Amino acid sequence: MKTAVSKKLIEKAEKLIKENNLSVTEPRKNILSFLLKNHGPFSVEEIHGGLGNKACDLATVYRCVVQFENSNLVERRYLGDEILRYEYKDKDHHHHHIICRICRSVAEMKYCFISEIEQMIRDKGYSDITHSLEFFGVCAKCNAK
Amino acid sequence: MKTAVSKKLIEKAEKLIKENNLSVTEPRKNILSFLLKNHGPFSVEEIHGGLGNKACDLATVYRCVVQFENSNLVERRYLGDEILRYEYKDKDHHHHHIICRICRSVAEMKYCFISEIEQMIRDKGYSDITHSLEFFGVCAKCNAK
DNA sequence: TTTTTTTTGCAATTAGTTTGCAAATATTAA
DNA sequence: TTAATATTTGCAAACTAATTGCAAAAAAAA
Repeated sequence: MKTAVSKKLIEKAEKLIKENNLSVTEPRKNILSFLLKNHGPFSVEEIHGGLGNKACDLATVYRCVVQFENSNLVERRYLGDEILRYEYKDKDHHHHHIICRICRSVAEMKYCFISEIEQMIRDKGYSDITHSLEFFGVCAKCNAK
Repeated sequence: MKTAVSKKLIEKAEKLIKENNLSVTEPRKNILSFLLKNHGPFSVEEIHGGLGNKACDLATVYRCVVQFENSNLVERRYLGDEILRYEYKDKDHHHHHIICRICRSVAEMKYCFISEIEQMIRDKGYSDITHSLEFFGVCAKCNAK
């Protein structure tokens, strides 16, 4: 899960941070590089651990992921426990996850139609499949304001 | 959101509790009755508040919803914040929710195919629609054990 | 460079949830 | 029904993820 981050990735991270009008700081570069390198989704704790010797304060990680989320650089995921997780949001790679209820392993799931998907998941050896699907948007009332 | 619970509902709750081999206690009857009466999903805090003069300890509500979830009587929902919510799981009424990113109002959503759904949500006046879809299951490795 | 603005680290705080334990309640056996 | 056993509850304390205030450090603007 954890590997050294190449110069290229750090430059890409820097570019993305700049494009979103955030000031380019060491923690932000390191956190975003980590998320570019590793697929996730990761908890704040896991991101922090993954930074290794480049680790910043945990509070800084919390603040950064929120900023990245507001800038649409990362997505927040809810995987069925009370821990929020984050992953880099690649516009060309819309996908979901399959989470084991027992070992909590996370597998990637490329397709997006529910019944077909559940069959595919079944084919991968999962049983007792359920899903959670929620929509988010800005409601008419809030749009009117 | 909060209304008195009829005798009929309490009896239904009692029946469901018995069927799932849980002992029938006042808090369990009241909590399940509340969830039968009100659609939800509700946070533990909201359930507790909704019990009114029949309120039990908050810790008891936490314990009960977990037991109900294990018995498949209620479903846990993740609505984009860090608060877990629960609703009665009616087998004949599979549905999802539309949550406003701003006011956090929750509307019900009966259909279940993503692109069609997003159009319907748009028709209801929502904008900036996104969704979160996660699957849960028991993975092959865990099944083998 | 110097000034201004933003961000970081640290420590303390908050809020949701969980847990240990004695007392109360429900179930089972007699 | 009553007595014995098992389960659940309420309360308080503990835990954990996440947030916040503030002075020091770093980044951006002048």
